[in-house]
Amino acid sequence: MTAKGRRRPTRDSRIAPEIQYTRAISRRSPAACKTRTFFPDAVRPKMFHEVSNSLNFPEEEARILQFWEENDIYQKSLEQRRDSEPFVFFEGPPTANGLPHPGHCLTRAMKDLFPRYKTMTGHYCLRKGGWDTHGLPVEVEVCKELGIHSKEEIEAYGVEPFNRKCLESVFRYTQQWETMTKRLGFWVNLEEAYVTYHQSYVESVWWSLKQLFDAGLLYQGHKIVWWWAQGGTALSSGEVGQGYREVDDPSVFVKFPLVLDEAAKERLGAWGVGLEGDSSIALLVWTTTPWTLPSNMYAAVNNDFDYAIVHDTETGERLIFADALVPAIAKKCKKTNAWKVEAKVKGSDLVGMRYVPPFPDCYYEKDIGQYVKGASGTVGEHQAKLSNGHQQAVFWRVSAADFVTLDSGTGLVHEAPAFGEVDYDLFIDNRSKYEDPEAAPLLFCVGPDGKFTDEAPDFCRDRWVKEADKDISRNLKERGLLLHQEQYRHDYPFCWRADQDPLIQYPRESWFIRTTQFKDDMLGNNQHINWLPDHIKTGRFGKFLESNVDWSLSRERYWGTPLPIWHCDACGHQEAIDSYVALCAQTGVAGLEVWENAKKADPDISEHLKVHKPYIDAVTFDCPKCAAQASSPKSQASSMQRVTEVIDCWYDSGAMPFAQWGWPHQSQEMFGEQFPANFISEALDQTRGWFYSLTAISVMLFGKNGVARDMLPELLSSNQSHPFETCIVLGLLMGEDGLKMSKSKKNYKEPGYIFDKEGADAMRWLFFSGQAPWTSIRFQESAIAEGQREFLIRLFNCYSFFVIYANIDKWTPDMQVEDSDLAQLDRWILSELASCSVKVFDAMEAYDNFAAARTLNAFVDALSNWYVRRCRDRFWRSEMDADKRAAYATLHECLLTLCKLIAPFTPFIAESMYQNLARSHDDAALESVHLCNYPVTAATRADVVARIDETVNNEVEIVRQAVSCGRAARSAAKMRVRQPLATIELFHREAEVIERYADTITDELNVKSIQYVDNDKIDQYVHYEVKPDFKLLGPKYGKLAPKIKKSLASHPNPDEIIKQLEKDGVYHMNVEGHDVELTGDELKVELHAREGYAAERIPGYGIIVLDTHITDELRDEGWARDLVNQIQQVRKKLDLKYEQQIDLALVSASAEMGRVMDSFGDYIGGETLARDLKREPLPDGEQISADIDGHGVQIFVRGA
RNA sequence: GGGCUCGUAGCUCAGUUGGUUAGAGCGCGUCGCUGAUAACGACGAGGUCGUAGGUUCGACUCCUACCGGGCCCA
Repeated sequence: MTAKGRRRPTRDSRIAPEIQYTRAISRRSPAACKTRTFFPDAVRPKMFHEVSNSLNFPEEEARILQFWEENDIYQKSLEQRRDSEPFVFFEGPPTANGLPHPGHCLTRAMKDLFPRYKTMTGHYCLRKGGWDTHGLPVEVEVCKELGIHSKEEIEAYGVEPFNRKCLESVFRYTQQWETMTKRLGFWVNLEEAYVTYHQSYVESVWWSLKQLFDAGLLYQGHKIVWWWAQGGTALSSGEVGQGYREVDDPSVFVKFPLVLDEAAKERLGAWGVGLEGDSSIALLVWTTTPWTLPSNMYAAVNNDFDYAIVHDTETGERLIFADALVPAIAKKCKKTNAWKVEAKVKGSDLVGMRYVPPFPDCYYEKDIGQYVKGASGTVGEHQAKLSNGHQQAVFWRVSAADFVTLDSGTGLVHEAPAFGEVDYDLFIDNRSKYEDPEAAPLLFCVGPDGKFTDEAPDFCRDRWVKEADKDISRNLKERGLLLHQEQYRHDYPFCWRADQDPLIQYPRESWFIRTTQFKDDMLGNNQHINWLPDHIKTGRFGKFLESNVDWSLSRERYWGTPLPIWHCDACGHQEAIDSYVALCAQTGVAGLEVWENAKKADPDISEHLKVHKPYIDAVTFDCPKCAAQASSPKSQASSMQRVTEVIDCWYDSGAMPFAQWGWPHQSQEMFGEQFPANFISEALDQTRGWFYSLTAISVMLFGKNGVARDMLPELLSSNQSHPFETCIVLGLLMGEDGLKMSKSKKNYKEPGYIFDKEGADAMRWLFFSGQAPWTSIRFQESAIAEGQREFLIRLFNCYSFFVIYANIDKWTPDMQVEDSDLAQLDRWILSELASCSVKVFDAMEAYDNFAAARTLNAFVDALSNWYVRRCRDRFWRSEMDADKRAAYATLHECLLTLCKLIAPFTPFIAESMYQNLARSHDDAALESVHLCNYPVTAATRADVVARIDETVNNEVEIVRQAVSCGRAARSAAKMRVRQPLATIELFHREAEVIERYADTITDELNVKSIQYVDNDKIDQYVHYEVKPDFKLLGPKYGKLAPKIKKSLASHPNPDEIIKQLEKDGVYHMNVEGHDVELTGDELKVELHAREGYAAERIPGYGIIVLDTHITDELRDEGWARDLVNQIQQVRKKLDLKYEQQIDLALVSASAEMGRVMDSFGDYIGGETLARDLKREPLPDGEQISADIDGHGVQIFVRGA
């Protein structure tokens, strides 16, 4: 190597285009100025930094983290794109009061991949972090710490200290989260993360709630919750789920006698049921919760079922229940002979019929709005006007419901809507039909303590409901209303903290958002979201939107965003407030001193707490309505008091698109720039969580009917989804055993363990390359290690190979390479490189990281197992010539481009390679691979496509396939590759291609020559099979197609078919009387090797046949290669340097071996870097005894 | 109980608008290569494509029911 080639031809030759792009950035970016060198040596080496043999990924990653940090690489990557097109990403806030686990690593890896990629392709991608800090889980943690659990205990402890504990607890594991985030390589701005309890965030949420409130979209109603009566609190579904247990509950079959008014008699008459005298007819109704019978409102039927009217011939009474269940129930009641089915009707025929409730002595008195004790016979008087103008009974009516089944019971279900969620839905549905919905109140006679109230039957009063079950049954039995009673075994929830306490469903007052009014808008918005996988759109998310119910917003808890509604007890006036300042500006504001005193007592108290309970609850102001009505100015206006509830913390998270900026109170610009998001990603369980809360809030505020639409800086177009455009829904990570990850089962490895053992790149690569991101996978250490071997280690091997030899040859990237110097292999791998780059770009543009990763993997495989392997001779040659320089330049180019391609995926190894491949020699190279442009961008894609040579790619594919088949033939003939063979005979449709690559093929297959043979000659090795192409024949011949196949297959001499095809272009045959004319296209001809030859078929192309005759000459050469192999083993054992020369001696008693040494001495010496070849023992050399095909040889090796 | 989703080799996963011979990696076995060596190549064994029906000339692929895992609801 001399100084003559300093012209840097690689820079403007066609093999290094992205270096040109790189330059373009470096001019724009001042970022690369101040920097510390990556390598420990203060002086930048003009050699490549030596790559350690025993690679330790975690150690290298630690160095790189330090490098990024010390040089602010992340900041610089943002800085240099500040004026570029934004790519907006929203961080779904995790809660930091639990430890991060591998599932969080998956989410965070995915959230890192696309922003990094987009930054490299020329976008400005701000990544504002966020923390979710409110909610029940936080309270539960604190309760655990304090050893308390009921709400009474919290209040006894004090809401003020309790919430201060919550605040402390919120960031308990922040340190671990930050460490994990950083160690994984997730670049996100945590210093300026949004925090949901911060005053500015809370006030943004308040603002949005005020918009909804002022538009009449917030209202109070009942919500049926799982209620722990003894503790006086509702339980979250998660808590309820923990407490299910199998128990026996009573199952009762109760008679509800029909009210026989004129309308009823008419219906019965029409069915042919004539009631004689005073005989009765009753609905047979089923329930497993007798205690809810006093609160009965309806009996539910299924419209589509058949119901039987059964006549009891013994008692004369009649019962109505599901026809299908008559035999079973008759058997239970021992009435098989007595019961006669008198008529059958549909469930829909029964709807509207009135009955006497099971406890008619207490009934609802509309005028006073409660139950009263009354005389029987008054039922049915409670009528109200429907929207359609008709009158209808409010209670005790047959009503239709889909959830009624025939699995158990009678097909008629007792409905007490206060104590069941689906039952409550039925109530809401019924109520909505009245002109005045208030005319239909919810009946219930149980208090929040789980005991019957005064409105209940006397014998139940003040008793715990479950205890009253037996007495209720007894009472019904006494009155002749109980037909049958049994035990029913089912799963029922108990309190997870007090496992003797069964939960009950119970109605609580709650605030709702009228989301149902926006259902169609949400569905419309959903149509434009790019869901990955796409089934989420119409599947889980779409279905969820279709079954939308109003959002139950309030929580009767302590640590959360306070619901910003103030209420006047005197006149009922309500007002929503959208900021602390606005609150203070109210007339007659009072109670601010509670916060001020707290602040005085403890100056360190977080300012953010002042918008939380209990301080905010203390703030009151004058009721403007009462003030206006007050007769004299002196009379005291009543005061407005905040409602006590906090809100669902899902609302917090869904408000983040604007609340993260404190908008609209502040940051008009940031919100304008950063809305809506191009991309978000979370796991599947967020479908009804964050994905929904984002969508609902955005549609209600900014959708086409949004209440704050006018405030959007730029109105959304009608086909733009918001607040996010693309959403990758990640699968859930399972433990090693395929079950849910669980700390107690220890079925997964902690992230920290993986980081220390395999490294962050290995973990990331598994997530990106193992499967589509929405596949639920097992998190297995073995899978991580496997991906590491397959990709990272293989890539690293190519890289270290390059570094080792480039350093030996003192090759540097500025050495001259002319385009004409490039070898065929170089052109091929560079074409593959371009092809790979474009495929990766296209895949990533479509958010398909899996396809991108597979493409990268395939390229590394081609680089390692074909390019580097085929090029080894070029690198080992001792002289430096143009060809060798071309090989180095090509490999360098591949590795440098590759490290940019993989930078978003495995940022650590990419950086490590980049620093060495680019920065160690080129002072002008950008400081970090993450500051480089991606090898393909929208602007350069066409240029890169132009560098793909499909012809070359196909040719090499053909050659590799032929070689692979040749090896298969060798293997079948048990002919090891070290043994040279004289010839192969080859029939190949692309013989011309093969001929051009003949050297490669003879070398790979270790044969001396290739003989090309034509069709006729090859006949002796092969037979033919002719098969129809079903894709063409299927549509054309239909049912005849398989018969054509059969007929072709049974042809005694397929050669004739081929000959006729060659002669006439078509083949005629007769199949079951039909004339069939087949063209060449419609037939596939396949070759098969005949038995007895060392031949292998090359699918689609031809056949390869080995000449297995071995001459003495060939055998000697094979032995020589065996000797070389054995000597190399010794070199390796002695751990000699690659270029270290040796003294070599070979001693053998065999005359044949002697002949080999005579003929191939130079070859052996040359291959093993032996200075000379002696034939007697070396005194102080390493010695081994080798057996070459039965001939003993003593091998002596000594470093020279 | 409902909605969604998955079920393909011992394991982890691919499988393009339906085309008759279902693939990869790991693991296992055999053979081979190696001056990249904690690599690499070839070959082989291993499959009722969850089960049962249906549509079709033809089904891993489309439809129905069922079974099993997961998630979200109940």
